[in-house]
Amino acid sequence: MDAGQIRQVRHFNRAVTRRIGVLTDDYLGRGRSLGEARVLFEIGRDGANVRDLRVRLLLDSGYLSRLLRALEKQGLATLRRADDDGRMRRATLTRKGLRELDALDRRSQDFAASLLAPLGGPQRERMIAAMGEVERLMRASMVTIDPVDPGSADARACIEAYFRELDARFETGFDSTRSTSADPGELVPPAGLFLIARLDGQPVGCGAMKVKGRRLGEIKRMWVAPSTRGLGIAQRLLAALEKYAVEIGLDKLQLDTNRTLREARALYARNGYVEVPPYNTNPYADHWFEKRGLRQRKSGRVEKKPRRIRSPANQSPTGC
Amino acid sequence: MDAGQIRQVRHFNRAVTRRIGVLTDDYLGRGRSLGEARVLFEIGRDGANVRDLRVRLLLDSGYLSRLLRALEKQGLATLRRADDDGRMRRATLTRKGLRELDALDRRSQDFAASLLAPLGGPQRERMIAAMGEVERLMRASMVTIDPVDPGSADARACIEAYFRELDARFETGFDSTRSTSADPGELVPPAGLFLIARLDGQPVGCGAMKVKGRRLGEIKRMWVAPSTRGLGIAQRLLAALEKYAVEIGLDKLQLDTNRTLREARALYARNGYVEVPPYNTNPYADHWFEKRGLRQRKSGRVEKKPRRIRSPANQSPTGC
DNA sequence: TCCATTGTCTGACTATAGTCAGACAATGGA
DNA sequence: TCCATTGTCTGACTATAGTCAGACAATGGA
Repeated sequence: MDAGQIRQVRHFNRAVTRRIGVLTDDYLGRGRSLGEARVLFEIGRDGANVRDLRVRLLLDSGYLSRLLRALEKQGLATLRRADDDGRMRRATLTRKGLRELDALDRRSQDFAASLLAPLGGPQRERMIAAMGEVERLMRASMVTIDPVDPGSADARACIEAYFRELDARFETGFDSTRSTSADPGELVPPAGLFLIARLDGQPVGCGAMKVKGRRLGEIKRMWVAPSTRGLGIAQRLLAALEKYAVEIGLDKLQLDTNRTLREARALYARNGYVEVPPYNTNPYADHWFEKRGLRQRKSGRVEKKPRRIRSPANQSPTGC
Repeated sequence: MDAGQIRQVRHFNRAVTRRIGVLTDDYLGRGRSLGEARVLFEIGRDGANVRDLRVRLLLDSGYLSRLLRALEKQGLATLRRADDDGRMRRATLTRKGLRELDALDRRSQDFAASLLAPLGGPQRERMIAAMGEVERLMRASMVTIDPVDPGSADARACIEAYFRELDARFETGFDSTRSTSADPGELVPPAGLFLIARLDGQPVGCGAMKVKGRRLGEIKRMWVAPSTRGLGIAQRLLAALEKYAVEIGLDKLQLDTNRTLREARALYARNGYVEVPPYNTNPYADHWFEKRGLRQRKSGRVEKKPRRIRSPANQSPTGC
């Protein structure tokens, strides 16, 4: 990443926070503190348990309690015991509270509209497209990749989703018991590695590697949730697996894949995997790949720590 | 603008403020209040007059005075009388203050880098491009268009820049005294109209119309500053002139232009102006255009008030 | 039945970000 | 020389957003 890119991001941050800061201050503020507005929004049309409000808004329980009391005093919300657990309290908006929520919603919509209104049709469409892109990529940059126990709930959820998808996509369907094995025990160091990708705490992808010899490993279980494809998550999973393989001294990685998984084949080809003759009898495999000389090459792409770049530029601190 | 577009903008606002909010809170906060950090940034490497700080940061003079005192007490800034005006005070950063500014700068840069770091090369480039696009279009949406006295300083600055540009672009150069007239007096209602486009208070474009008959007007002085081209400003100026023309009962608009001004010709063609035989002897004109039936057509594009769209969606108030 | 845990609330704080009136000094034309 | 204006500062406030310890009630296994 170069200094010009960093500069663009800082400019963007500044421009956007300036413009959107107006929203928080002027639009939503109107006579109500931001804290109260946030709680009102979060209670929403269906009501919410106080506990959930606390978690979602990351508020101190004492502070939240007082904000709720303030809403109650203004006749915007009511609190009663939750039906299922007497310790919990459930907040619901009164009719007046709902009207207030409508008003907030409208102001927020007006603000969004005011950003688009001065633009012409073509500019407006470009704006929408660019905003969508930034949003998607910001989400992508929030995806974390970590090794987990393949027996954990998150890992099992990914594997099940993976199998379900294979079953749907393979012409013959998919039965995991007929496929080549990869028991959870095989995917824990030193026998292997299981990585999970998460977004906002939710699992959105996985990838595993199984050690098959002193220098040889096999890539398994590469899967990314449909909702988060196109964000480069599979690429990051693969890079992380390769990095680990190099660390434990492997030199060659192999994998098999089904003809219906085109994206996967493209990913492997892009990363220097070459097609080889079948090395197993997996009935679901149509293509076999391997990548040699892992330790020689500066493996494809490794995640780096952000580099610090000094610049004499003087930047405003609000969103720089 | 449709409901889907509004929804995209709101999603964007929420996603971006969440992510960038982290910056303001965590990155820049570190042991110093946001207010102090902002003042430190704004004083900058060259120092600044207190008065300018007040204007640029929109701070109450009492509040700013206290913030400066706090910085002084921490040994980060010094204050002394301004050389040129004994009422004003000039703030400069001490060596320690400069080090602090470096640290803030670095944190801000790290934050920008942390947004890009998890992305792969292609994603990173797409992010930069999309951010640039959003920023440009947000700037575009902040451009205001207002009628002004063509004799005002801003108007004169635009006209001079316009003449300078014509002089540079025309093969023969440009001498305003040889061109067809448009004295300031002719561009004030009811004889005409002079519009100015401004961004952050700075003039960035102009456009004028001269009434030539009961039903006929002529477009003059269409110019947009090079730094803000491609934002649809000329389109908006033209639409605003046409709207005014319709309001005062004109039915036909004419204009002439030089062959070197290709963008202008494209703009007019796009807006329904058709080329006609010369209607004057302006030595700098190579093309003559007119648009008839202004009052019949729902003139090209008119700026509308944002429409309110109700939706049951429940949205978080922080950047929605 | 006991008791650790969970969820909520209250009281007592603090820091930040401001607002407003009025004092005071310097300035720059009339 | 006068005096309105400009720029800064001080004192006296306020609202918001929070933190933290401890009280209390309900829950759900051991």
